[in-house]
Amino acid sequence: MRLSSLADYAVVMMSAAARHCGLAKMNATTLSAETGIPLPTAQKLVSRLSTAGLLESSRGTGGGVRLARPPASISLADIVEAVEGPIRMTTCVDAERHECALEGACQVRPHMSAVNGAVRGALAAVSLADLSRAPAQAGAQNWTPASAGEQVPA
Amino acid sequence: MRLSSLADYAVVMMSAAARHCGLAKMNATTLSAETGIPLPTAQKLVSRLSTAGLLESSRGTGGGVRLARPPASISLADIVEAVEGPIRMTTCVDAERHECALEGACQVRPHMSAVNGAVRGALAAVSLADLSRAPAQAGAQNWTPASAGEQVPA
DNA sequence: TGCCAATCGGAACGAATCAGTCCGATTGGA
DNA sequence: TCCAATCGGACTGATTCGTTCCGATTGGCA
Repeated sequence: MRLSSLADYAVVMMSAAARHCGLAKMNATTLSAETGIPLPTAQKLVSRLSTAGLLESSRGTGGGVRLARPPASISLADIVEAVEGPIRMTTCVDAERHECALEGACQVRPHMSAVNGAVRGALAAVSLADLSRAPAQAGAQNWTPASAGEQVPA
Repeated sequence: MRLSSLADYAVVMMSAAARHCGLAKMNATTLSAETGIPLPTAQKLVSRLSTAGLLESSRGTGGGVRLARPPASISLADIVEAVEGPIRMTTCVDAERHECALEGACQVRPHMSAVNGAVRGALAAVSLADLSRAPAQAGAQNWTPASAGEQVPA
């Protein structure tokens, strides 16, 4: 029940990119230098985030990357899914794979998609713009789940 | 961003135990037979859940386990934390460990505890009693994050 | 128009964690 | 006092993750 290091790095890197949005075109090297993430790892992340459509990359001399969308419309869920793949707490969430021995008889399975949605919603409620705000924001440290839920967009 | 298999199994097993709460004293063998979880794994889970205080175990002949608390007061978060340890999305959530190279300069870190609380709240909002209800509960498949947030207890 | 430099994209290696299995220690009843 | 059944912890194998490296592609410049 934790974020992978790559996803963690991706959030930090996207946050850094958001602060330079529109001003300067970043590349994997500058992002690595600014965030402290090892260069090869930063390159890998840029690749994945570009494939997912969160970053726009231009190749060649003087190329680089920039946010494909405004920071407010990029959520933590987007970043996590871009790096780790779809958010699914259990394998029985998607109807395609049938690996669980219980399957139809399982009493828990019908509730899992709801739990999955709730967790994903918690991540979708936080945008890059939120992460770029002042760290000393009052109440941020004691953010309650209820208030987080209220911030879920439509 | 997924539950470990052990945590997944633990939820299924606790749900099975909840259905027999008060009626019959379960043990690792019967729980294994009922859920389809391999016996050694079920034993391991019983051990961890007992240590965490979610199950009460009695040893010796005719011994077994039973829920330590009513199903309504045992949440998914309790079970997950009993098996996987504390829920923390990133290592920088707890103030004790300082492994991140950014630390104080990190713009993202102050928000992470809030995100962590939101995700944990989503899991804390679901109790064992909820999982034992009828699977065909209306709307369960389309539970929205917003409605999940509203169900978060104080 | 050809060359060069800088970048992204994918593939391979090593390490760490996790899932699963087994055996010993403890306890209650006969 | 002995026996049987159970929980508790330690070990091994496999999978996944994180990191690193190299090749393919592209745009600028002479």
